[in-house]
Parts: sequence; structure tokens; C-alpha cells
Amino acid sequence: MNIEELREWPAEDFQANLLHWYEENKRDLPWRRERDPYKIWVSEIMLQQTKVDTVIPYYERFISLFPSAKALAEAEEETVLKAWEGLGYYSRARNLHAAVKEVNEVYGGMVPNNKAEISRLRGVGPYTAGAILSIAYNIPAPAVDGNVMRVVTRLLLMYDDISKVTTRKKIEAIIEQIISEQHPSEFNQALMELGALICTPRNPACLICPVQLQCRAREEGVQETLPVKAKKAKPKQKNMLALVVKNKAGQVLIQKRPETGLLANLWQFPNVEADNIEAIVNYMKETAQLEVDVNVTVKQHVKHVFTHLIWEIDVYSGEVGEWGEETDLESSSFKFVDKEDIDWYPFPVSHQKIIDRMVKGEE
DNA sequence: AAGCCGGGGCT
DNA sequence: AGCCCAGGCTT
Repeated sequence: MNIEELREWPAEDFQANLLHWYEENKRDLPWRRERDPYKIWVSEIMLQQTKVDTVIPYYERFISLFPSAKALAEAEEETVLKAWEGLGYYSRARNLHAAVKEVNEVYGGMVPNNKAEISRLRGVGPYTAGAILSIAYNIPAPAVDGNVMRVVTRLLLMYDDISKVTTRKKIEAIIEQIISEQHPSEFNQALMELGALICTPRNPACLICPVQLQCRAREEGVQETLPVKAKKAKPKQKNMLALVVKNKAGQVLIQKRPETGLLANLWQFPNVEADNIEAIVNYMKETAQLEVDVNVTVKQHVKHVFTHLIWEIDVYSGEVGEWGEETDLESSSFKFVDKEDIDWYPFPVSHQKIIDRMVKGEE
């Protein structure tokens, strides 16, 4: 199917079937009760690579904490990360925060309503730009996510690899041809809803699909083999050694991660990629100037799987006595905190598991 | 173009 | 255990 053939494709029938189905079957989601572009924006960022059911409680809490672009712009980044804690892909939160500040300063708090300006905001790519323009401003712009690519490749029997950028662009061109000019917001949401509820990755419910008669994959019986997607490399394993250090006051040592890279700006327990205790003892000596007395027993093992990485973490406990006057934790990434204050700091889930066992569980 | 960047839920 | 997901940024 190319763009020329698409001109003869019955797009209006498709729109009618799809929009009617959507009106009858759409889920009642918090952001669907809103037209505030800021709130639509927040929901779209949260929904990147994240399931609706996971997002809902985060969205509710986030909006109550930061009800407007102004409120979010005025918040501390650590507060924003804390609100995002556990949701993953933390650069989304940092980019959203930076972009909202820009909207406040450059656009007077008004989310831009055109492709050029909105696409310039940090964290707003082709999908999110189209989603905000269509859903918040009812502008007929394509919003092509994984759902839409799955639906369209099946509908039009496309064997293009959806992991390629060129395929996404091709599908955007197709959507521009078939989108409802009268109801672009509902059209885009309906396509995604169809992908989420009917045209699922496995076992699609073709028998109750509102557009089954227009689906070429269904016609050929190959709906389960689409879309084509290149396989990703297996995640690489890293053996880590983490340390829960207490001082004489019973405070716990935590460390802020670097401002770029994996889990940027989140907090953690000091750790090294190694498999022997000497490595972490030396690390503490060199980076924090702390002489730590480490208990040789492994207190906990944490396995955490990322998209491209697997952490196998052996967790040890340790204590420090007095430390020299030259030790200046104030200006380093390290910090001793009271146990009851640790909840104020954003931690990745892997280290929340350590908090639960080693700090809250109190061995 | 390819790699980096989380976490949870499904089969 | 492998797959999926309302993607975008960096190199």
C-alpha cells in the first residue's frame, strides 16, 4: 500500500466505524476529563512506554501537587523527581520540568499550539507534539505511537520494520491522509484505544473489532505476525556491591547520582561494580574519605532488570566511627540522613528494595 | 542508525 | 524467559 493507493481507500467509512466504536467503548481516564493543555501534556509524557493503569495514580498525585504549569515551574527538581519516583525513565520528569519552565518564561504559561514551537520543547518528540496538538487543541496532526503503528501495519498489511524511523514517518504520512479533519482528537485517541483494547500485540480480538472488514492482515489471517520489529540486544549483566553504612548517630549514608546518564540525579546507596568487599571499602575511602567497617555477611541480594542492563546487587552493611575534620560530606555527593527522613529522597526501585529491607526492616 | 534510558505486566 | 508498552535524546 502506497500513498497513491490510499486515496482510493475508504477512509471515511473507517473514521465512522472507529469513532463510533470509541464513543461507545472508551475508558473513563482522568486526563480525558481535561482539556487543559498542561494536563494533557503531563499525561502524554507519563504514558510514554508506560501502561495506563500504572500512570493513573501517578497522574492524580502529580496534578494535585503541581496543578498548573506555573506550579510545576516553581517546584524544586528533587520534588518533581520524588513525585516521579518508581515511574521510570526519569529524564522524562527532568525534561518536562525544564520545558514547563520555558513555557512559563517564553510563552507566558501558554502551551504552544503549533508544531514548530511545541516540538522545540525538551522531551516533546513527534508523538507527543502530535498528541498535544490533536487532543488539547483539536488540530489534525498525526500522533503515532506503538499502538498506532501496530494498528496501521495490520490494517494496511505493511511489513515495514516499525523500529525504523522511516516506518514511523511513513505511518505519519498515512495518518495525515486518513485522519478525521472534524474530530482529530477523538480519531487519534480512538486509534490508540483500539490498539490497547482490541488490536493487541497478541491474541487481537478481531471478532469484535469495529474495522475488521477493512483489515488486510485479518483478511490474510496474518494479524498475529504483524507488526515486524527488529529484536533488541539482550541486556548485559553487571555484578554490583552496595553498602548500607550507619554512623554512630544511627544515620544512613546515601549518595546522589550524577546529573547525566542512568537514573540521573536520583539517590542511591554507595555501590561499585565488583564482586569483593575490598572494592567497596576502597571506594568509600577514596570518594568519601570514610573508613568503613564492613560486615562480611551478604545481607540482601537484589536483582533488577532494565531494558539494556541487569543489576545483580549484593548488599552489605557497615559502620563508621569518627571521621576526620578533612572529610567534607557537605560538598560531596554523599549525605548522612536520619532513617525517618530517607523517604524525602527519590530512589530508583532497585534501591527502594534495599531501603525496605535494610532501613525500614531494620535487619 | 544505533545505543541509552525504567519498570511493570503479560503469556 | 521473552515479549510488550500513549518515545525521546545522545552520539
